[in-house]
Amino acid sequence: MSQTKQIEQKWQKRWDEAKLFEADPDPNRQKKLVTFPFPYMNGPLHVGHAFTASRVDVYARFKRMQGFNVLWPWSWHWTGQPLLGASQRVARGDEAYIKVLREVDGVAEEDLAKFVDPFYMAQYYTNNGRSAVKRIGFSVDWRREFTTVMPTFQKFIEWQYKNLKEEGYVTQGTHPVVWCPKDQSPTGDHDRQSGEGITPDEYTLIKYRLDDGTILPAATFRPETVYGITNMWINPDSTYVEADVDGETWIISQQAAEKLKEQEHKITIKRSFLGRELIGKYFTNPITNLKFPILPGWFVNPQTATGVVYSVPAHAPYDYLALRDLQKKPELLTQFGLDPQMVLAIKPISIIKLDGFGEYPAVEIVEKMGITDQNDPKADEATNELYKKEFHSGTLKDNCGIYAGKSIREAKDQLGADFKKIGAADRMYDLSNPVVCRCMTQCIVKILSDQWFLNYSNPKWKELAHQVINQLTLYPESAKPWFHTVIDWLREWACARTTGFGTPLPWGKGWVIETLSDSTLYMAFYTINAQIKANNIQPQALTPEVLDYIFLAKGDKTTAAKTANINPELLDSMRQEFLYWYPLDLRNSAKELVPNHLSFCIFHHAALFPPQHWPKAIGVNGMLMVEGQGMHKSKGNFITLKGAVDTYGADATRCGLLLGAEGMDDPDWRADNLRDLQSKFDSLMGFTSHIITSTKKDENTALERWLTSRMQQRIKDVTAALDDLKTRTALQTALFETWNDLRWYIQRKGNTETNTLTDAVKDWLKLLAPFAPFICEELWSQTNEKDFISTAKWPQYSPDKIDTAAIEQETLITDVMDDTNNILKAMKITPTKIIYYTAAPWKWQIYLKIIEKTLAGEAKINELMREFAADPALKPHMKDIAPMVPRIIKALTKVSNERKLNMAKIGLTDEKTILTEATKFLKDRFNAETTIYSEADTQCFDPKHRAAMAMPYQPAIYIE
RNA sequence: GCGGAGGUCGCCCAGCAUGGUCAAAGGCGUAAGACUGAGGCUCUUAUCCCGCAGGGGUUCGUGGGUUCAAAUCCCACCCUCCGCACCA
Repeated sequence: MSQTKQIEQKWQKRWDEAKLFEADPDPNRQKKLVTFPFPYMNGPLHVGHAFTASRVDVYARFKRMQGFNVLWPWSWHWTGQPLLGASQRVARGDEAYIKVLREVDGVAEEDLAKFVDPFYMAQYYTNNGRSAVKRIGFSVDWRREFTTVMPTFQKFIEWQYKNLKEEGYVTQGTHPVVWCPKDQSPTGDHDRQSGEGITPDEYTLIKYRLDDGTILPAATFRPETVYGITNMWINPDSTYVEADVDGETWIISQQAAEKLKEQEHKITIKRSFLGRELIGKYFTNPITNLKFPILPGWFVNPQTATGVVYSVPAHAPYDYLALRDLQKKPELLTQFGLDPQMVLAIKPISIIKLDGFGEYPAVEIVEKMGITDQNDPKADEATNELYKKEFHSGTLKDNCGIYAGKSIREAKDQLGADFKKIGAADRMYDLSNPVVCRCMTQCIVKILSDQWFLNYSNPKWKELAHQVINQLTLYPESAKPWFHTVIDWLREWACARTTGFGTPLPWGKGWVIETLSDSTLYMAFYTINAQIKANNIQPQALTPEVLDYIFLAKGDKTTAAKTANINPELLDSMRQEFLYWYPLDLRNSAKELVPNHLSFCIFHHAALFPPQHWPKAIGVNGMLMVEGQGMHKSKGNFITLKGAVDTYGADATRCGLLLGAEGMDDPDWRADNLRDLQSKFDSLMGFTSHIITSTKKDENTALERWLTSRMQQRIKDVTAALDDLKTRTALQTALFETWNDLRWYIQRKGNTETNTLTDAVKDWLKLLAPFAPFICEELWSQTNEKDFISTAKWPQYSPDKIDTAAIEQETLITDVMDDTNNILKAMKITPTKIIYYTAAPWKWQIYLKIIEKTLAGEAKINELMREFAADPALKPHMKDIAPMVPRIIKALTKVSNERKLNMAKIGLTDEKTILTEATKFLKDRFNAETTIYSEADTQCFDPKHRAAMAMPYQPAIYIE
């Protein structure tokens, strides 16, 4: 077993034994309740889960180290159809699917055989998931774990829905869904073999009438074109039926009759016949009462809507083409008993004014694109283009009755609704493309009646939800407007369905609360579930009265306790625990959940809890990519959490994920990066161990003060980043930047034997502990510390430990090195001798003066010169000072204000001593004899007269 | 189509709210050197172009604009990714 794995197991076990992450209310400590949306258990946890949850864990560990009482609970989502569907696919012997389970999920044959039981499957993934969560080191309090089908949890959901209903947030209505006639259930995207993303389209049916009163319900997306009708199209070779529809006689395609049966129509088919029977008949437009003929149209698809189509050749390219085709074939018309002259006489009727087009846009576009006939594929393109243009910028002409002058955009809906009101129109839903269910059945649209909805349209509810968003912190803050938009955009949400796992709707027979609707408030359940389990509280004891009391302080304690036969003290204890942990301090999730789960969570908290129990913060992060691509089982790039930890170890996996991205950016999982991180941690192990075990001595040179100052800065930055859930910035600073500081110190120092270094390393481990808890525990245990680093005190930023002079000193060294390197690069030589000349004290005098003036406002050259001239000490140097002053002023514009303040505070710096002390270091670096002089030294080797160029913070350089 | 997030020096990715301290942090990759029996470990240095003295030139999706000054502000355009409902 690898060392990494040994360390992981060791500390996982010790944390467990110490019950380190079990959190109970403690009135003396501030609390943090952090959560991750429970994962759905139809498959193994993957690195995408791990990314989002790692952010929660890092935050939890950080806050725990800061002294907060942190509760991080975890649970499993079993509600819904996919789990059932997955199990059924196994039962059916779906080889492709079973292969994935075997190869991607790594399910053993004996387990696979039992997957025909959906509960077994869910339990299998739950067990695996729990083990993976433990292995990656998430600091979870497992006493509060549940699955969404547990009876106690279901009592909670029943309570939630009972209250929502009482508050008026649950309504009943009808809704069109894509429906599998075989499964007798809605077919969501995940349940589909093909046709992903297809949703029901709503057609308006214009009820044209034959003379005998029979209705020809012609389907259209553009009811406004009723004013431009010239004829009807019926496919002469398709089968139509005459049917009794809710008491009226309709003529529709055979398929349409079947579809309409599912759309709240009562249909009896009276007879069926070929479409050609209708050709040549006349019908009446119910809006204008004008009469038009029925013509043969082979492009009419009986599969689409009613199979009855009306013709608007002025604005519909297909209609114009079909008409033109007919007009070219008089002999064909005669065959149908039609008078060719009559057909030739049909002229398009223009009803839409469209800029850039004349009377007949359809005619123009057909001619412009050179479309030959109705079978030309370009006809589709022309249709799309013209429809779009007319919708966005068309207005109705004078021949459109009361709608004349209106834009299409505004008239469309109004006109459709008006027509329906007077009985001249109806509606029908259909699919734009075929949808096939996983069971291989062709789907249709069904209108579900008596459907239960969460009424997210309710303006009062929306307003409350906006308030919840306004009072909470969002990480990143830029997600806030998005939430507001989503809240405005959400409408009725069907909250129950007839199949799948879940909690039965308390009042609706046969309805089960669907999966996104039972995961909105459950964070509250965590707060009491440890007590429920510890006291073996039975589901029937969780009566509405009991839960009302615990969560809402509604009702009387003794009465509530009595209804449930539960100890009143226990009841109170649960109430207290809820009050202690709530509200939620952080919920973090992937951004894909913003438009649904997270916003629902907001709505439900708004509906049921008072403001003091509304969530305090929500974090959203990007979606994990794998090697630059979305992660999918079908793409073969699916990486399970277990697999990642097996391969790279928990710490590297966590850090690899977190270094990927923050904010709403999508992180990219790259195996190369992971391998590299893995070896980085190996190296960190050796590096740190070495320092910890070195002999120690106390030293306090500027270098130690520099290191201490630097650590303070790092502590400050990491702390601030974590408080803002900027996990990437925090980790980058903690891991790489701090490591670079330590390296610099060791190089400059030449050894690892100071207490200052050890202290810095111990702080470093603490900064890293939230990210890489296992290796940090291990290294921490190698110091003299006895306790876990997981609960060690987070380093406190102390500005008074920062020594700006020490920082400037190291900056001087690096600046000097940069300059030297620059010269060497330009000269392309290897140096044998380097001499640095530091500036004379009088130069410092003017330099500091100029800084002082700059900080005070403006450095005026005249004034400065006058002041300098007045100083007898400077008098002899006036010739040099004159050109120097503007140069210094210019150079200082490149220096930050903060640094100028420091420079002013530090004053004259003995650069000669600083550089002299670093001589050995510089000599080793450049591999050249190195000497330091001050410009003011009476005796110095200066063959090229460089010394005079020396300036404060920029010694002159001579290289041989 | 609607809504959201983005396009930065070979790659990943900081910076952009508060314009100058930005040729632009960090990581990866690459190159050289050190260490080593050896190294795919580790450490050091370099890594837009030009420059025999610490300097100069051209860069931050494209095109304009504001300004003494723009990766950063404004306008237009192009491209990529994500969500869009009964489904987790």
